[in-house]
Amino acid sequence: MKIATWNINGIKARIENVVHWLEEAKPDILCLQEIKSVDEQFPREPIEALGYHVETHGQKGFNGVAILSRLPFDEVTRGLPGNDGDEQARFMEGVFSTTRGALRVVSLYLPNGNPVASEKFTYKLSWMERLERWTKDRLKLEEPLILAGDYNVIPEPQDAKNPENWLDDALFQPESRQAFRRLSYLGMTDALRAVTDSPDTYTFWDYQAGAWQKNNGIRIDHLMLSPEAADRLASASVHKHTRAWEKPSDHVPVMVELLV
DNA sequence: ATGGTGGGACCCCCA
Repeated sequence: MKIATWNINGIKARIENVVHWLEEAKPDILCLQEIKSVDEQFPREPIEALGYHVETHGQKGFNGVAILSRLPFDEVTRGLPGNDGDEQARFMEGVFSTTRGALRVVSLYLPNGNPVASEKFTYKLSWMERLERWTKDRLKLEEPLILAGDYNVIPEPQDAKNPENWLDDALFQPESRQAFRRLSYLGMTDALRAVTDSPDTYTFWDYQAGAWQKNNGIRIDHLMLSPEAADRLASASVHKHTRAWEKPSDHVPVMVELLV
């Protein structure tokens, strides 16, 4: 069972790349972030033609997440609980049936939070608190659960080519890193970090200042696994080559394989 | 280097 996450920075601009990568990597489930589309305008036909079910949680212009799956959805839930006034589309959960029981997969797009001295950063931290509460509750089910997405958090200095350049950035604030670490304390496993101690596992390279050419990247796209999912983890990989494609996203796919 | 690049909506915002 192959499960992947990819921030595509606009589905309409990226549909050809997404179709190409689905054909190449053949994930069973792909979580997308920053679809930047309302549900009605998401180009589902070319994806359904490849045999995928498509569920979206979009909004106009910004944000938006989706889950593409070869397995049919048993349930879909949209939105992260804990703030009824939050209208940003950043979280959805799909539930699937496998031969070994239920599998829960979340596609999440965590707030960027910059600049640090603004309400955007407090929104980021409160969103992370809500995520922690939601995760704590779901872990009681003792099921395989995968929280996949763009966390907008650089967990450790080794997750950036130039960590000193990120000291004033919301992605590398102590509070952001602590909140990410708290997911580990709950029992969630950072899948990519669990299978490699390589420092060069970046998942994002800025469009600006030749970041890709200099390999000036950061690791901010993560798959966090519940104990029941981590027990079945076989491999994790970063599909870095897609960053060199025509019209690339600034993020690349990250994929795990579970023995299910 | 107060720029640089890119997507999407609209005459500016977000990353």
